[in-house]
Amino acid sequence: MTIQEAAQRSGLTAHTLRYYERIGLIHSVGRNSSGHRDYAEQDLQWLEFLTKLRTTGMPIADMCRYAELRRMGQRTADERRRMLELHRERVRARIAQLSQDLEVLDYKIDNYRRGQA
Amino acid sequence: MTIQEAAQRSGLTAHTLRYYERIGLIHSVGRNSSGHRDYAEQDLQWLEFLTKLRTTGMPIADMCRYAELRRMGQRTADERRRMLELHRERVRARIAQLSQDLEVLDYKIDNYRRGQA
DNA sequence: ATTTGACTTAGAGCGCGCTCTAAGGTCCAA
DNA sequence: TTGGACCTTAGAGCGCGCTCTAAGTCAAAT
Repeated sequence: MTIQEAAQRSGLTAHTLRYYERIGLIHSVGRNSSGHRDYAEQDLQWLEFLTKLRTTGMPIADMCRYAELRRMGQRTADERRRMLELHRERVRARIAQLSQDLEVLDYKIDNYRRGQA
Repeated sequence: MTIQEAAQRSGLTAHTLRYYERIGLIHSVGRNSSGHRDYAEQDLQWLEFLTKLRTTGMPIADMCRYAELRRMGQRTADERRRMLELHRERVRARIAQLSQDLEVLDYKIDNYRRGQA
């Protein structure tokens, strides 16, 4: 799969895919006979997961660390799990905070509707 | 109230408070006889609301627009309400997305616990 | 054979939201 | 009255996460 196809399917740009590879987020993407990147299904799955980490607010540096641990194999499974658990807590906290702020928005909008803003 | 007190109470830094004033997010903060800022309770309430808009992801430019409309008085109330309603929709969508991504995290962590990651 | 266009790498540049610096003025305690 | 910790403004700088450019390679179409 070409970089353009991978971009389309992942929702990232070709620029971003090259950037992710450069910083070590994606490792060992295959090259064809002309030296062009040739993405495999596995790469797409990994990108999809990376994208979830990103959209849930994990910093790139942490994602790099996770990717590095992953490359080190099964013996780093516990550390990776702990990273995800910690991240999950942050996501939960973020959702809780947003939900709370949403109530303030509701209240504010309600006041506007009553003409008291 | 001095800028340091306002910083402490708002959770922002003095640098940020000055920056917010410079870009028009906060308007007409009082000055004492030496030219130092003197924040009022009202300013703090406004800052608290601004902070909610920020933490829920409203871009600074939009906040400036909202602040500008507010300064224009009651006749802009409808437009301000619409801004908040639009923003609320984005916050709801964000919460929904995060909740969905959270499930993927749960699944992934579960796999680690089963030793199949 | 040449043009077109997508690819490659290395590295520069950008937009956002601060964050800090420089140069100077003010306040207050010793 | 002097030192040090505040404050002021204007403007430069920074960290993050991309995003784009430059210079060159390669394959396919004309």
